[in-house]
Amino acid sequence: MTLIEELKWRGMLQDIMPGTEEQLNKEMTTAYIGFDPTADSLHIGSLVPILLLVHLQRRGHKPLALIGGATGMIGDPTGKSEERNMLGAEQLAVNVAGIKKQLEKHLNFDPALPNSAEMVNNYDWFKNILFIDFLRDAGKHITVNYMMAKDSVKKRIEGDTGISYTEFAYQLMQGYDYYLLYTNKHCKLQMGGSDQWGNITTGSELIRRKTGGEAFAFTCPLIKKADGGKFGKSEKGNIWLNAERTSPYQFYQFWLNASDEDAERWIKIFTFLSPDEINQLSEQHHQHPSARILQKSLAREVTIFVHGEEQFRKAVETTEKLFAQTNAPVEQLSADDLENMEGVVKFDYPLNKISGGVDIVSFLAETGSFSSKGEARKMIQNGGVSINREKVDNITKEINSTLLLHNKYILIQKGRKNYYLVTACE
RNA sequence: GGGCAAGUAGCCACGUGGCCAACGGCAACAGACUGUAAAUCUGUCCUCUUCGGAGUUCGGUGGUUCGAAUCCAUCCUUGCCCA
Repeated sequence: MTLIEELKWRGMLQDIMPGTEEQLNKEMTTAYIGFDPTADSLHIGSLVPILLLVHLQRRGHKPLALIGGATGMIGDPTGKSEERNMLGAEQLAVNVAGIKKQLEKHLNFDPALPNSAEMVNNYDWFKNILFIDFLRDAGKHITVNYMMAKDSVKKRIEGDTGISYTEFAYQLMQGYDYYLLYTNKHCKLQMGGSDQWGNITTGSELIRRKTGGEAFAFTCPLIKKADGGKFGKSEKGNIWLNAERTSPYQFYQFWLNASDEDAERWIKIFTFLSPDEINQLSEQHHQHPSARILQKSLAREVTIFVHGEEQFRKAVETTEKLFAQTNAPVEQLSADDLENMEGVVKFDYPLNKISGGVDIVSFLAETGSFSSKGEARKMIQNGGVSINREKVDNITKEINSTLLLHNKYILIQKGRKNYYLVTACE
């Protein structure tokens, strides 16, 4: 299977420029993807582009990660119905550093390799470029008509919010990136999400007009949930690759909770398992859907890829303790179990207040597991709160020392899947 | 610079003097059912609350009125047309 064939099988190929496959078969090709520094961490949406680069490097090509330090200051109009807020230079520097760190975990940057990965920041060249030079060097070669025909621009022009000149110019900047990488680094391929197709082709067009050379491109479909919802969100918001923002346990849980339909598609995209292995897993899954073999394999592979074996192991441990025997008496959990559960949100609470007895609503609000008494009350009335695995059905329930596990802990559940551990302290 | 429209909760969107914390939809959270799924049904969904209420909202500011998201003035933002 060639790289392109494999990507096609994995469902990672949306649009592809004619000749791309031939180029990849012909020689070691340098290829790039741009990353937007809108936050100091990448989230799982960016996992797909990272995986594309990893696939590429595994096949002996040279991956180039471009961080959009400059374009991030402008704002890509793609997919945005409104003008974006511009990021400050300081925030951008922080974000760029954070993203850099993450990419280094997944790509091999060892310069000894012929196809070592490289990272560039387009701020490095854009910061010095004169506006006049840019207009003469890039703007002259692309007509406004061409730029306006792009979907992302067309939508905004037809919509009722308009588009500023700044955002309109975005595609030209991205195109210019490609042109510079083409001439300076022999980069002949650009990849990205399918929403980037318009921006990418502008680059190829610019290269063709300026140099007569051929520069290729392909895109990957945007990941969606089968029910049409946004991919990469959970109760707690975005799923990030950074362990500080999303704990490995939560990360693992996200994948474990994938629907059957999603798991089947995602395991191809987000893991490096071979087609044979995946087909086999898929078959097993269909025989015993309740075993959730696909979800477990998916969660395992992705968690290891992002957080490593050790963190994966801990995530599974926690998961087993919390979910394996949901009906088991809570006393079965040892103090160690409770203490070491990775990813469960932990709070301290004064012991004397518990011994004195507190009403449940205040307790929930004061520990921080709920942001207000009203919210805690509503959730209890909805039947969504459990203490030590026992559903709270009485809003006036009192929390006192008889509830303490191992004389120290109280386990709060918000819904079924959100656990909080309260530790009584002096 | 002139003319005409529009700006409502995370998003979309009713409302056009009191019955408005504001119909409805989406998203989100929870419950039932399940497999820690999907689909379905139910509840919650501005903030706080002693669950009786209280407080802040409808681009900003001033005004009219007993009373304004709704009327007036002005400013800001956006779109369309003209110059």
